[in-house]
Amino acid sequence: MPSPTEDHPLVRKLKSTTELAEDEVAALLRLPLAIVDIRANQDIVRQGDRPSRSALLIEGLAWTYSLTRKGKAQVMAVHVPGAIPDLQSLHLTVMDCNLGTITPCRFGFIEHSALRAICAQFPGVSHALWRETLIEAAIYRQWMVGLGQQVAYSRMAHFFCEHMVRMRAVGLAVENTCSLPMSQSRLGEILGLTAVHVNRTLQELRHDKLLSFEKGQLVIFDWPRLTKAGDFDSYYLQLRHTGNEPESL
Amino acid sequence: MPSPTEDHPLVRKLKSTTELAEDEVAALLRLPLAIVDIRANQDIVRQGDRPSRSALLIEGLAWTYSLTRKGKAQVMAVHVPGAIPDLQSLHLTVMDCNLGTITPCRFGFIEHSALRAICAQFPGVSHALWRETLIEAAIYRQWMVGLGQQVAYSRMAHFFCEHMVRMRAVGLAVENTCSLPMSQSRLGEILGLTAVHVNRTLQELRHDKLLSFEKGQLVIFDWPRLTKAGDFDSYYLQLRHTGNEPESL
DNA sequence: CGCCTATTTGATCTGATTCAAACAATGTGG
DNA sequence: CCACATTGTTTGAATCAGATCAAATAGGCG
Repeated sequence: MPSPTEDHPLVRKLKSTTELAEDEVAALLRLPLAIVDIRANQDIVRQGDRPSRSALLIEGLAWTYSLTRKGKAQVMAVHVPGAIPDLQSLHLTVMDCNLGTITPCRFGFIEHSALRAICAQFPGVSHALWRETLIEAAIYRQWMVGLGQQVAYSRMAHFFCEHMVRMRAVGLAVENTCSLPMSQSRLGEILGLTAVHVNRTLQELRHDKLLSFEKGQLVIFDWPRLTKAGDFDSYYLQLRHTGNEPESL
Repeated sequence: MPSPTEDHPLVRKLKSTTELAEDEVAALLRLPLAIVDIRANQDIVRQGDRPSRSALLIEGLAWTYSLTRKGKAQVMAVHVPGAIPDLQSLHLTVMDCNLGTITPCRFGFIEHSALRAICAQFPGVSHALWRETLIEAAIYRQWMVGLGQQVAYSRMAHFFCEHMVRMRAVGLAVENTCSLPMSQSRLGEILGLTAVHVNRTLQELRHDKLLSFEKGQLVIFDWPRLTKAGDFDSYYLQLRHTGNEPESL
């Protein structure tokens, strides 16, 4: 029986990493959201923009990416529901990267003024949001280890582990299955690999019976070996143990 | 004639990115610092630690790095004086990476309780510190572009550009010269390259007359071409224009 | 069916690593 | 002041992970 607050993606997300008092939850539930549905492959904010509101991802997958002068894209982060991918713009006026949708998404836009007000009134909310941005930085750090030190096989294994754990943290994974609706070439963009190499690496992972990834569904068969292959340990996600995670964390 | 506040590395650093009111500056100047000198190649905090204070880097160079299970190191950030490299620990209990010295360093340790107090009393300080952590994340993002998309030549060019601009922002660069006291192999650790490849790449940069890097001194000869080679644009550092930067930003 | 997109396979190329060794610079103790 | 160790720089050759180029195959779907 999910409590009413668990229907609110932001509250659920913040609660997965930070303890919140009741009045803080209540205030968060009162935050005015401008709900907008956006189709896949659209940019929400672009490098150089100066947004006056931040986007709460309610449904779908989004990503943060940057373009080099030669037009090559580097993906920095994949966002799952509950995230506020451009929360940074609350304190950094100019966007230094792009935020776009991967799948069709539902966003709830929150005015910066409303965020500032709630932060001023509830230090616990301010703390939780600051913490969110710090966790995102921790995910970046982990991602850098993959980019700099790991071969494709490990990097991909790590990504699948991270995605599963993050989806689970917001209640979007059942057992060792969750949705990951994208093509192999899209996955390649995320991992910084060519579609060709993604395909070959996926074949290896499949051959090693670690997981299956087809039709937008990710199923992990062998957590222990996959986490080992990806050098994955979820500590950096700073998740609280809320009692709804299965055997392995 | 430097104003007295400019002698305080933290104030100087924060002022380079964020406007501060007088009472905020005064409060920052009152922050109790436990000054400690630490020799080169020492860890300040390690992955798994739960620090109760953060380290203000007063003098020297430090870095944040992480180790893979196989013992390979990935450097995430190089810190210049004025930075609080482990400010994250104010809100994330457990360190997910290591902080160590590159050169001999002087640190001023600040109790988290003191930081929390000043943040509670001065929202502007809280804003400035949050902003610092967000700028660090922006630097991460930029670094990821280099790791994922750029060849060694560009990546190195970018690093030199960034280091010069950041040193300049805290008053530690004269013209196009600043100190960068490290060996080529150390530079390789930072860039995620082998010492051999660093050497060959440096030869190229030298041959192209873009810069010189010897005896711990970095001299940039050709800003326009170096920034182009490194796909460098300082916007992501969110620097305010304080009027003490030379022709090119 | 034909069209379009996604997956798969093969061959070749390349930036960077690895291994190995020479060489230069600096410092240390006899 | 020289012998020697130590550390940093430079050069060469072999190897490798992944990119690139090209094309075949497999699905969905109007």
